[in-house]
Amino acid sequence: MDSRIKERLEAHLVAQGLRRTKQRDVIVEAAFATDDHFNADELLEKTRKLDRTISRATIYRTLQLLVDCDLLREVDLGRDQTFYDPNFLDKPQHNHLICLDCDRVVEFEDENAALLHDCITRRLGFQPQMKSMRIQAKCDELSRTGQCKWKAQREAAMQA
Amino acid sequence: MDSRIKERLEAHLVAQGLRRTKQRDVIVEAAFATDDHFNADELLEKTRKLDRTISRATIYRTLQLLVDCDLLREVDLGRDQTFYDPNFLDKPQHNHLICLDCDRVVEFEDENAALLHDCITRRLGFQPQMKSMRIQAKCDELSRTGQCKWKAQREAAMQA
DNA sequence: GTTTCTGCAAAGGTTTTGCAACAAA
DNA sequence: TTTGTTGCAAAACCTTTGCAGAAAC
Repeated sequence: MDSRIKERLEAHLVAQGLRRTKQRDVIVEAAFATDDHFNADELLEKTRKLDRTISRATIYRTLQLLVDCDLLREVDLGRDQTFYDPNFLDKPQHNHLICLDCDRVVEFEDENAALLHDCITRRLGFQPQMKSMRIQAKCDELSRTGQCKWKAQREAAMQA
Repeated sequence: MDSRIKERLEAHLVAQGLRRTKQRDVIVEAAFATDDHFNADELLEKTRKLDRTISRATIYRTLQLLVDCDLLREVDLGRDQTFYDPNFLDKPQHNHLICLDCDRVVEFEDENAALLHDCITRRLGFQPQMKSMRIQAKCDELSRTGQCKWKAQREAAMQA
């Protein structure tokens, strides 16, 4: 895992007079093990594979902590739950494309998007802050062939 | 109110074998009375000023109906509830800028944004669908003067 | 008359919180 | 020791749903 993660967390804990606990360590371990987005429930499952005693309440409290020190960002993937994105440390300006057919989420960075963002924001009389562009789209694959392997995969996973 | 609203609703009702009721009429009246965004609770309040007997369940069911015929769109304003935007009939491609200081929401249309959207989507191998760009920003006003009249207004309203 | 719609109340799902025991500093 | 943290269970919150009566067609 990227050493900047623990460093930034540690700095935040010290600055706020908070404590390092084994639960927080384990949750961070689970959250940043892959670059996948996750919701609270998924993080609870991942975390319990490392330590079965972690409670759901601690998951929610730690998620808030990680958002506070900007290690995680809440992202709206157009579903009903809050999802968290662990990749802003590496790609601070990235955006999301979401497929309406198969729910795939593709991250992308784009210089023009960033420029345009700034430009629009200033024109409206604001100061640019976090950038967040979300594109909704449809699979080429599904439109062409009537099938999308991701959708099929996802549905297979739901069965299991 | 724009006559296209009732026309589109009527067409949808007929096409789907649904019925026109006085509740639906009143809710539409309230929803499109201004161009403000609203959540379910706010719509219930607005509606009850016209007819105190409308139930919360009917609000939710009618919101779904209006989304189905594309008179309303759900928008994510970065808060915990679902908000609805009644302005897509007039500005089908508009986007939102949200102020992190005062929660103001500014709508904007931008040709370059639309083009860039299409371009990025195709490059990633998808087909453009709904466009939705959300910019988060901070008030010039607050940064310059330490005060923002909208924030003050909002807080005054909370008190009352 | 038939079918849809409404209001009510209860249930659903996610997230937050009060509290007593526990653990870090 | 002091203060922050945890797990549990209950609560809070928004939204959906089953049902019997009412309304639209």
